[in-house]
Amino acid sequence: MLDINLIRENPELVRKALRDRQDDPAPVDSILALSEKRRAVLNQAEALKGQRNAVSKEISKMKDAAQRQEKIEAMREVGDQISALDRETAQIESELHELMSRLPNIPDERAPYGKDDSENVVVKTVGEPRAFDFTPLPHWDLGPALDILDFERGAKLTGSRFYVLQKAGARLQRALIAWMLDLHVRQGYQEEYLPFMVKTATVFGAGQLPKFADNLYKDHEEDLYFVPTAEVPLTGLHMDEIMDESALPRYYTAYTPCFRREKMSAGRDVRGIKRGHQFDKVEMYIYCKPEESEAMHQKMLADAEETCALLEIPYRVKQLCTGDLGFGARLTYDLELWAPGCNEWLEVSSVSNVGDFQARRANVKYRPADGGKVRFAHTLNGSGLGLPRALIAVLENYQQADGSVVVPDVLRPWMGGADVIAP
RNA sequence: GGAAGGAUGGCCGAGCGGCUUAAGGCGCAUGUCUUGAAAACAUGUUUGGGCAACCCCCAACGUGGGUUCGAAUCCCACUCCUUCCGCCA
Repeated sequence: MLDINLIRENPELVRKALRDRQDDPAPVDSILALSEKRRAVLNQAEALKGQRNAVSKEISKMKDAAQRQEKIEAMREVGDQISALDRETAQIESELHELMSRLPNIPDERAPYGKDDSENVVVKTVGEPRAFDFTPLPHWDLGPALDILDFERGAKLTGSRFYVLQKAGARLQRALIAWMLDLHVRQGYQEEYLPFMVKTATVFGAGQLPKFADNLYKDHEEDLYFVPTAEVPLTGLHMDEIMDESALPRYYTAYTPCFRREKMSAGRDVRGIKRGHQFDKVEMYIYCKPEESEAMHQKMLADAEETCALLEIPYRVKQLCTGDLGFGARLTYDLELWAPGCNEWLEVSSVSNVGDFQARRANVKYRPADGGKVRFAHTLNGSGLGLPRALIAVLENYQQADGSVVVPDVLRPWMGGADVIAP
């Protein structure tokens, strides 16, 4: 959510943000009009309420019954007017809120301008792709050959885009999750186990509602949403709270499955396990003061990079252009792991500075130690990392000519010491 | 799923139609006193909105409606919490 005062004071800044994101700037004008109307109606209502409060006080002190009755009649009239104005205000506010909740965040001035993901900027590339003396297989061949990945049974159980991991495949994913959580704890994050189903207000707070309802799974009977990312419950953790300044920054990490309908991505990435309706992810999340969020962003990026580096898989860092930036993000770095089998860079992490955008939605504030006015916190989120793709990268980079897969050093303690996955 | 009780400020807790934004206590902040601290005393201590304005005004006692000139207080619905029963990994 943007600050309505910012929109009123600098509407052109907001229009530009929308244009840079390849969105329509028109809602800004509707918002300005509604906001003016709201203030006009509110002023009328408040003047009448002030009058009513004063007269009610008089009535309570009046002795003369006739005079008293006269005032009561007059106030009955005023009361009706107030109700009408209150209804009008509520109507205007609900329209205003609807429009405001669909406005994306304003990109940081450092975010490069670009129309879509083709204009993202590669910031750096780390590590050399391994030289193979055989043709590396894509994971959708490698996995079934090792009998650790079963697409047919996934489809049988649920449908397309679902799969079953078996034996060392299932364990390798669990090893990655456990290793990454432990790594993030060492990096200073506090581990959380969170609900995988959340209520509407929680999803709204993180920014997925109302605009992205299409992409969410929902239990309509209970009015609960399945989390599309741990970012949602992690944002909700401090919803409607005012923290002491000394409590910031707060670092969280959590593993959750993620559920996404991916309606808009139907037809993309249909082979393999790159894009499914259910996937696992370990997430990092930080709440901090505005003035430290840039430093926190750099820390989180470094922490996500460390995850890639320790796996000893080539990766690159991209800065997202304005046209590809997520709804709530001001500035985002994507991390991509090289996958020699499917021959592409796989996005495994998105590290974003959200500014106060989610904090405004979820009402997360802090009280400055100097006794100043309460302020909205800043929030940052980043994957560390998305699971199916990290799994793909491990399998494809560590495969050998005989079809086996070497277990990366860092994961061996979680694989019962095994150094190789063989058929 | 059934039954009972409950939800008030950072915390505890009173209020049960107008004198209540809210008694009292705790905590916290500032001041007086003190060599310093403690104690004592004094003062202050919510959030959001309107406004040029921390002058003032409006709103908020779980949430949403209703009754009334006026609601923390009365009525209705809902949510959550606690306890007991049932079911269950």
